[in-house]
Amino acid sequence: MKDVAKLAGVSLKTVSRVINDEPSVNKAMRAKVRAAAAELNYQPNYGASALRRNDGRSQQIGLLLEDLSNPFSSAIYRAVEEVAMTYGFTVLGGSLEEDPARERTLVAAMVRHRVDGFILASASHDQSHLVNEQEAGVPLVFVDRQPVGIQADYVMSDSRQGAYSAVAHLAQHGHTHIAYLGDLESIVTAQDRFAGYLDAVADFGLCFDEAHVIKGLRTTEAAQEKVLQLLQSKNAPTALFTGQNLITMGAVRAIRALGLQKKIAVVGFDDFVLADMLEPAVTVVAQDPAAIGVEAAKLMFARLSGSDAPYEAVEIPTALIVRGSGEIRAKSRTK
Amino acid sequence: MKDVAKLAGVSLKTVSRVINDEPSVNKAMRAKVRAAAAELNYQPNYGASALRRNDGRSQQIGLLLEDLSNPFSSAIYRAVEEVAMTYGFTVLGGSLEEDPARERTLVAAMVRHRVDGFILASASHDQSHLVNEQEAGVPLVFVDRQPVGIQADYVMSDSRQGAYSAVAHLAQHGHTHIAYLGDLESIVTAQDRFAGYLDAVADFGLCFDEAHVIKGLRTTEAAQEKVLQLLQSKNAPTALFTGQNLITMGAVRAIRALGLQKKIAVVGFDDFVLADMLEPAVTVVAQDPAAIGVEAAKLMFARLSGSDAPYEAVEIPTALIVRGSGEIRAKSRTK
DNA sequence: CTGAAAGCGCTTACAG
DNA sequence: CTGAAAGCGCTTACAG
Repeated sequence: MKDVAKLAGVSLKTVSRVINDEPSVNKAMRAKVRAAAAELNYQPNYGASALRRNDGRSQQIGLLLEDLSNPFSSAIYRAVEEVAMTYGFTVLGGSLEEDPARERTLVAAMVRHRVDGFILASASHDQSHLVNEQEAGVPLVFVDRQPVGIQADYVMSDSRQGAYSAVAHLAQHGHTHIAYLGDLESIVTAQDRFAGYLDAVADFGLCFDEAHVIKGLRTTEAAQEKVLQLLQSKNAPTALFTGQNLITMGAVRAIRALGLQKKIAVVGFDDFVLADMLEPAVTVVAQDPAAIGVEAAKLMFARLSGSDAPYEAVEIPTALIVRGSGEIRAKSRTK
Repeated sequence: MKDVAKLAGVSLKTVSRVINDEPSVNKAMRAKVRAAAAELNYQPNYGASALRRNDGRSQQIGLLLEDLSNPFSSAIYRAVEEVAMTYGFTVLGGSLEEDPARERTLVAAMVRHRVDGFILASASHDQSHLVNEQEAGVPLVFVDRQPVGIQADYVMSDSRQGAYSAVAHLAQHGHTHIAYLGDLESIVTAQDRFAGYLDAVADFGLCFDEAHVIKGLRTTEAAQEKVLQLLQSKNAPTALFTGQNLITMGAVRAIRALGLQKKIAVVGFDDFVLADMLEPAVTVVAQDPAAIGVEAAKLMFARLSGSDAPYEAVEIPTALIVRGSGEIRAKSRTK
């Protein structure tokens, strides 16, 4: 900036005014400064600017998701990125992997970078450690996770209702023994999906069997193994409700390995690529991760614009997509 | 920091020393400072620190990929993130979408944040606009794209060899009329894959037909439509080589729509989830995006540690994965 | 081993 | 409409 000022023959302050598009600058001067800046390939230093500015904005937001290589997370990332770009903000991304220690590390790193806000799918059981940031004026928007121990905006799918509709769909096709295969119990949405399962069990008078409830599944491989065991057990279920996309894929693999794809019904929570091309095609309760990302980003930028409206809880509806695997009727129980 | 100093009853400089783990600090003093920092929940401001430091490091790297919601890109992101974390760096991510204007915008934004280095799959035909950054000491590592108009480290799959092996595999199963379906010609790896296709055409004496060469495919939908037309045309090919994962999925959809899945052979470049669960399962030339990300990050941190070794060109080998769709033998040409 | 002064690149608050 | 001085939070370069 000093060099630009020297080249243009003006003061530092004038360069600053031109860079920040302040109106009160003579046209000729503005042109001179712009020319000098272009010639020197000058790019303002946001860090230095943020240091002195009253609002101290760094023009970055932190985005902490479960795992950026999972399509659900990356669709959210992409949506947030798009909105952020229209505001001239960049996105600092991180994968939490359901590890609270990792969350602390990443949050601390981003705080040191003075991000202007956090959008996060927290991996912690309790997010009260973020109260300090919030009180310091850094807005928090939770996605795919309800805040616990702290008040904040959040955006998520209606998990309980979605799970209910999945299990109801199976019940309507004659199934009474429907297994639940879900993620870690520590994840609030997993709890909600299980609650939806239980709602349907009660409403439709389904048989509840402890052995048909399997939780804590994190990977396709783990789900595959558990479903293999389950389907080979004595009182095997005739239908499965799977609580997220990796579990659904693992279940499909296990069913296929046993050659039961025409017998065991499956409805999965969360859609995935090529679900419609499998045989049978997989019936799912689809989420809309892009909508979750967009809504979260909108809330974030509203807060950054100074909104002090009451915290919002945005529920993004889910949609049952009928494709085949969920419409297999219950005949006789296997074995 | 001022508050920490006051609370601990020491000078600013001493707090700075403790925060930066400089050895020459009295143990008791260090403990006092740490206690004060913890009590005030102090987090150092990287921006301010970078401003004054000799090396001016911001502890951030910019990672610009094609599209973070594509599994190929997101696997690279994830790998880079892991390596960066071990160095205490955060990652500023962006999606370029093969749009050079968008690349300029994102690069400029990251330069304003003074990222310490760029890892990028450039969308520009020519990357000489990055020379300024490079000369200013910001290392550049290219992934999945060869640098043009600039010298730098780069890491990519061996596209030409991989494509060759895919087409050779089809030729060995009796095909002489093999179509090429590829991405934008402006992408260097797409050019390489087409070159590999031509190599195999020449080596195996295959029939080369302009009508069987389709370029510029960016989405599953576009590929699906073109393959539908191609397979219904008069001189339809008996086999397809598809240049990236979205194209392969589009081709599989088109073939399925026409009921030709037992007749038309397919080998795709780049693996994708569930490729093994389709019927027939899809034979692919798999890339290793995680390895690409790790190697790129290693090169980046070597440069950031001051390495001035000659620029490296790392080629990550591809692997042909035989699953079924590529082993369908040529019988008679369709129609 | 510890500290007081200066300065990184920028904006603020003020004067002209 | 333009500029000179001070200061954001930190580290440097030096003195003790």
